[in-house]
Formats: sequence, structure tokens, C-alpha cells
Amino acid sequence: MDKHAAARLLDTIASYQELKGENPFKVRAFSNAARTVDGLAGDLAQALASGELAAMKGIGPATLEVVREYAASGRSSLLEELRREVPDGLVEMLRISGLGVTKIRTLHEQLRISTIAELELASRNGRLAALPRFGEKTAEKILRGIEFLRRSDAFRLSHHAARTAAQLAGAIAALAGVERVEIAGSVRRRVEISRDVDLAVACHGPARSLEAGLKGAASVREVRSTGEASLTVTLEDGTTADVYCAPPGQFGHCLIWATGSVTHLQQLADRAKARGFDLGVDEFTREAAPVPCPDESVLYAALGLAWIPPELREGGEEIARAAAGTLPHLLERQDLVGLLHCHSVYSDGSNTLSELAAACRAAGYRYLGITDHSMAAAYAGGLREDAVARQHAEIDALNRGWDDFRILKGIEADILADGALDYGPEVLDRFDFVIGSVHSRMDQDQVTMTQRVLHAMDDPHLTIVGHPTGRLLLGRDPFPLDLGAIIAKAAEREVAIEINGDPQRLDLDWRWCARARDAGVAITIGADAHSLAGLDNMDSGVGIARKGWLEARDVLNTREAEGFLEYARHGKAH
DNA sequence: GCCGTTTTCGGCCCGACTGTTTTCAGTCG
Repeated sequence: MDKHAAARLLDTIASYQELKGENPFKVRAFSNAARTVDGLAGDLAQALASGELAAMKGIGPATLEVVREYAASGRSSLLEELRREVPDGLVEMLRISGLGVTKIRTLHEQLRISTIAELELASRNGRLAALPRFGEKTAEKILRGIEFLRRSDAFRLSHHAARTAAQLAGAIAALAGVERVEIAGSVRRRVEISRDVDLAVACHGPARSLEAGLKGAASVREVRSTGEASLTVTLEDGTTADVYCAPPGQFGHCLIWATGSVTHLQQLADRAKARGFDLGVDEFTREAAPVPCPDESVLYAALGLAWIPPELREGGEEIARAAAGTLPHLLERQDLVGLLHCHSVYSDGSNTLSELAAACRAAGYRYLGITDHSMAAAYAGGLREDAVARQHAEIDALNRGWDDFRILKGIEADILADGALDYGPEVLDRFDFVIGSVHSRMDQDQVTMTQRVLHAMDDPHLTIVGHPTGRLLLGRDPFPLDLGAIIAKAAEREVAIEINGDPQRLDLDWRWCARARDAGVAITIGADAHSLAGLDNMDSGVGIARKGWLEARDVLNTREAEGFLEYARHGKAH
């Protein structure tokens, strides 16, 4: 059973209840339960059967029952009941920035609005602005929110797309005549958001021989044949998947084509043509005869190229570098010896220090940089001074129990509106390293925001700038920031910049990685984990680093703890 | 609805900003 689907269900129930006007604490209880389920480390069905789930903090009889029913039948009678009472459109409106429950209910009661289309109309024709406690600016903000929602709806986050792709790949792999299935497209290239999913299949018959089998597969809504060698599959969640098929002897071509990008393929086709080949959507031929290419490297080799990692196939320098034999040796997860940016129960994380440390140690890390929120992030349970002292005492005690692992004392300090970090130097001195992040006042203009972050970088305690642009993919645009200036200052001050591995952030953007590296800036991969499951964010971070052409030597947490600490101390000496 | 070193009922995350109003409700992080 998919724990993420169960978590989504609990969250959806919370939204309906909120709009229905339920007790806000009850609503929060469902949200909390959703977060607990989503952050579960193991398999949900197992946790349900063993009683582990029932024992978890935040899960009580009512929320447990929702999960249990969903596990047994795939439905929720509670949600079905709520949907009869609350229009779906109202729940959708909750995703619009600036609209909360109260405003939505007012709109529903006063103007009979129950869909986004009606909301848009009322925002345009002045009816919305005329309501008490509404106005022109609110109407404009809502229209911007609707536009953002429409833009976002066409895409999904990379880890969601990857999960969908893996499920479909599994279903196809089980069909008769299928030899091999690989996830391709933007998911394979580790692009941060995906419009759809692409799969490459090695099989013995034509594409349509898979049609009947796929129609019966779980989560498949519709299958359409789109040619001799391809199918388009629509999944229950609305995702479109393009399935490209080829006989095993031509699978390399198929996989390259299904992976893209369009620009990369165009450049590859040009190179092929110059060398007497013909590389097109259906075939890879020489003098009209198909060239055998059971895997990708054969095709690249035929064009005088080293195999190009999919992350690099964006139509940049990759073909020239592959021709010259100077492709980078990209960062790998195993290169990382330290896990950085991790929240514990001391602030808004759901696991204890000892649970997090044990999981990191088991995953092969040699240190864990704990960075709970600082005081200013009161909503996230930011640490006051006494909590810092307690946490440090616990870390010292835990560290006495290992000789092959250690917890580093870090903090994710808020960069306040004026650029100050929100602890004084006497508190900041107690940490091994400091991540500085912007969490508030994101509406500042570019000049102010840039000055703010630059000012924070002048603080000798600052080790790392966390999630530099504050973006939430498909959720919130990055705040305006002169990244070039931040990079220049980071090089000058020897401050590292984070690639935040939270799939919603992936910030620093991969397009900026090489520029930061070339300026001499150290990069860290941060998990921004709030639970055991969040530790896996490191994989997403590695994907972005690879996509940004980074190698192990460019990344700070490939260094052993002493090397990392030396970097952090160096900053303080400035 | 969930929780408990304040333990079976009473409390649960809080402070700042925005846009609307003339004193603050609503939203956000």
C-alpha cells in the first residue's frame, strides 16, 4: 500500500473538514496524522499490521481507522461523506495563495461561488472586490493565484512523477513479450518538475501487443495506440505516460529517444548526419540499414561519443565534452559521508536525535549535522536558548556512545528581515556550523532581499546559505534575488551554498550549480529532513548536483567531519 | 481528534504583515 496516497487522503479529509467549519484542532489532528504517515520510514501495510502505526504519536483511533479502511478497500467513507457536504471546488481554492477558509466560505455563502471558474469571473467583474473585507488587491492576488495554479497543474514534482513511472514500469515488466523496461524522459534526466512520464520498453511484438495487458493493469484509466512503436497511457491520477517500444536489438536508440531532451536529440541527429548516419524518431540507420544498438553506449560510440549521463542531456556542452572525452565524473550518493540539514523533535521534526543518528549511521553516513529551527521560527518550534543547551547536552551524550559516527551541532538560523541572524554571537558561537535561511518577509524587492542575504553572509558564524531562493516548486515562485551577487560574495567570504534536496525545493537550481562551482563556491547537499523518510531527500539533492555538472570534490559534505568542521571554523576566523 | 514529567479533561504554534478597515480579521510561514 502506498503510504503517500494514504497521507494525501488524510490531508484531503483535513481540507474538507476545515471548509466545513470543523474544530480547527480536529483539522490539525488529521494534518498531523498525514504528516506522520508520510514520514513513516518503512512499509505502511506492515506498520498497520504490527501495530506500529497505532502506537505512533499523532495517530489515534479515528485517523487509524481511516488508514485501515483505505488499506482494506481503497476508499474512505469519511471522505465520501464530506464530499457530499462540501463542493470539491472549494477545496481546490485552498491552494490559492491569499485564500483561506474564511474567505472561501464567505465567497460561497455570499456569492454562491463553488468553482475556480466562478471565482475567476467574480474576481474580474468586481463582485468579489465589493464584498466586505475584500478589495481590489485581494481580487488581483486571487487572479495571480489562479494563474499560478493553472501553470502548476500541468506539471508534477519529480519524485511524484518518478513514483508513478516506477509503478507503471513494474506493470509493463510483468507483461508477456517484454524483456526490459526503463524509465526515460525528464524523470530520468532528473528535471525538477515533469509534465508527463516516458518509458522505454524492449519487447518482441509491436507496441499494440501490450495494449490489452495494460488496460487491465492497476491505476491505468486509458490506453491509446499512437503508432507502430508507441502507446499513450492515461493513469487514474491524470498522469499521461508515453511508452516507446523497440525490439531488444534497437533498445539503445529507443531509450535515448525516449529520454531526450529535444535539444540534445537535435544535436545528436546533426552529428549523426555529418557522420553518414540517420538518427530519427523511429530508427538509427546507416545507408538505410538499421544499425544494431542494444544499449545506449553503442549508439553514442558509433557517433564517436562517450556515453552521456542522462542528467547532462540538456543541449549544453555535453556532446562536445563527450567527443573530447572530458565529461565529468558526476557526484554519487556514496560520495557523501555527511548528512546535513536535519530537523528533530526539538523543533518541527518528527524523530529524536538518536533515531535520526541511527538511521544515518545505518545508511553509511559518518556524521549527521542536526539543524533545528532557530527562535524566530516560532511556528516551527524554533529553539530558545535553553533548548539549545539541552540539545547540545544530548548530542554530547549520544556522541560518547560511538567511535565511528558523530552528530554535529548545527542550527538553521533565520535570516531576519534586516539580514541579521536571529541569535546573538554568544549563542551562535556554541554551534559547530550555521545554516542561514530566509523564512519570512519574502515579499521584499530584489535589491532589499539581496542586501539582506549579503548582510547575513558577513556574519562570521554563517557556514551555509540554505535554500537560497525560497522557492516551492509548483507552490511558490522564488523570491527575487540577485544570485550572481550571492555567488560572488559566497566565494569571497567562503560561505557554502546549499542544494536543498527537499523535492519541493531543489534550491539552488541546477542551472546555477556550475556557475557557483566555477566561482569557487563550495556546495552542500542538504536533506532538510523532518522525518526518517526525509533522509532520502539526499538522493534528490544528488540528482540536482549531477544535473548541475558537479563532482564529489565540489561538494562539502563529501569531506569527513573534520574537513567539514575545518571549513566551518575557517569562516569564523574571517 | 490527540495527548499526557501539567495525565482522562483542557489545551493544542505564535508573531508579523496585509488589506481592509478606522481597530482588526485573515493569512502565512
